[in-house]
Amino acid sequence: MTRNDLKKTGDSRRRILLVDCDAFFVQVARLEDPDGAGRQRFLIVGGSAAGRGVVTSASYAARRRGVRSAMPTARALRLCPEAAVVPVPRRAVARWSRRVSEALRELAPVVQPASVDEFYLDLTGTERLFGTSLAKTAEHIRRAVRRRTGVVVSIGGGTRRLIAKLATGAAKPDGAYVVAPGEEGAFLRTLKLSDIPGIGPGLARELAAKGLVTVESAWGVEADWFRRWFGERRGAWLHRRIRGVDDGDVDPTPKRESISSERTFGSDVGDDEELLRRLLVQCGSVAATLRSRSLRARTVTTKIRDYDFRTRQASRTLTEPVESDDAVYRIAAGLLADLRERRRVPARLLGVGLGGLVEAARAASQLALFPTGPERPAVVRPSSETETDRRLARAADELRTRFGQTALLRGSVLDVPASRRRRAAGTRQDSERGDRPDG
DNA sequence: TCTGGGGTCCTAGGACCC
DNA sequence: TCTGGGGTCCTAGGACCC
Repeated sequence: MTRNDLKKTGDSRRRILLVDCDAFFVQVARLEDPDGAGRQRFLIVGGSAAGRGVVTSASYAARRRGVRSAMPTARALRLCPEAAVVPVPRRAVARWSRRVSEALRELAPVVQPASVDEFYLDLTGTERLFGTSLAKTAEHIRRAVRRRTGVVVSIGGGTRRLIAKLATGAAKPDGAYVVAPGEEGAFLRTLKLSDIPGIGPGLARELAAKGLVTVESAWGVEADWFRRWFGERRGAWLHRRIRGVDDGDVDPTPKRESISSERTFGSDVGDDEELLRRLLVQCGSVAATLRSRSLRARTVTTKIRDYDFRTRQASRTLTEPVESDDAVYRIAAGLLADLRERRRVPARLLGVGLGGLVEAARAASQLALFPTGPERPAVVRPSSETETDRRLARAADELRTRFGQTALLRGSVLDVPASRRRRAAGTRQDSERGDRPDG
């Protein structure tokens, strides 16, 4: 039987581990600043936007005071006044995450990063290699990761990803827990329904309304009932989920589906030009990420959160994918104009997203099949991106890599001719050459 | 208490095509 | 000319996860 056959049948011989870094953002903050954050027992990571932040991660001591992630920092400080608050060390988190990932790749044949602090390992068929039980292997890997990187991880294990994931709950902190084949049911029945990933606050409330709070209480409910309550697909999914069944394989090369950037302002912004200035910066940022991964995007989304927390978004899909700051900004600005036209109130957040990602090389070869020549009408659509746009963007990337991020600051929106600004930048008509934000 | 930022996935309606 | 069904794509919104 091949590894693939085992995966398909959910065979009891499958050996899956989930490696989860304990309070990862707190660990990283401490590793990066041992004399500062490293000495704080009560440590909160988060609270980026002035006065509007939330907790991203809290030390275990702070958690014992009731501090939780996603909680407004102000409230967390009321619960735990002696806590130190440090900003989210994004770059360092990415760096330490890569270190853990690299260490794991030397320890296991198939590694899938599931988030910055979680990695699935498929050890199916490695019994002879490791010559021991999955629990012992997990403990071996835990120690090895700590020795090689200094990062403390917990590991859950089982015959499926979902079981391994749930087992990490029992493993934390700083431990390992493996659910033996055949023991899945007994293990699951010790849990609450809301412990199951995918059953969030909303679904948990719906289930509770039917008297279902624990896995035990839902265990005997037939699939038919779930389908009747929650619809064909969702009901069937829920029934499987409660039994710990997932259909996911450990995929070492998951495809990225989207790239986005969003910012909550220190205080609300009501001015259209100020919003455009901020949008320009964010477009530059997502487009640079896009190019650094050799991708192009077909769908651009602009997102706005109004002062009253109402969140709205608009998106547009192009026939040909784009990668330049200019193209992304032109489309995003047009979408922002649409959103602002519908409701012009102060905004607390602005975001840009890129979806429909395709490999740049593939997009280019597709394009080559339909060359823009005299045989093709020379219509420049608002969405279209020229080779010049792309060359300029890549040249700017090059300069930034060589001379630093601030080597090249974009011209501001104020360079845009006033006529164009009045049209709220980038609505569908104003795309003639020579009427560009810059060149 | 007053709500971050990076993502994934699902739904539902409408357009469009066969 | 009218009618129906299915598939796919696009868009907006929302739930959920870390």
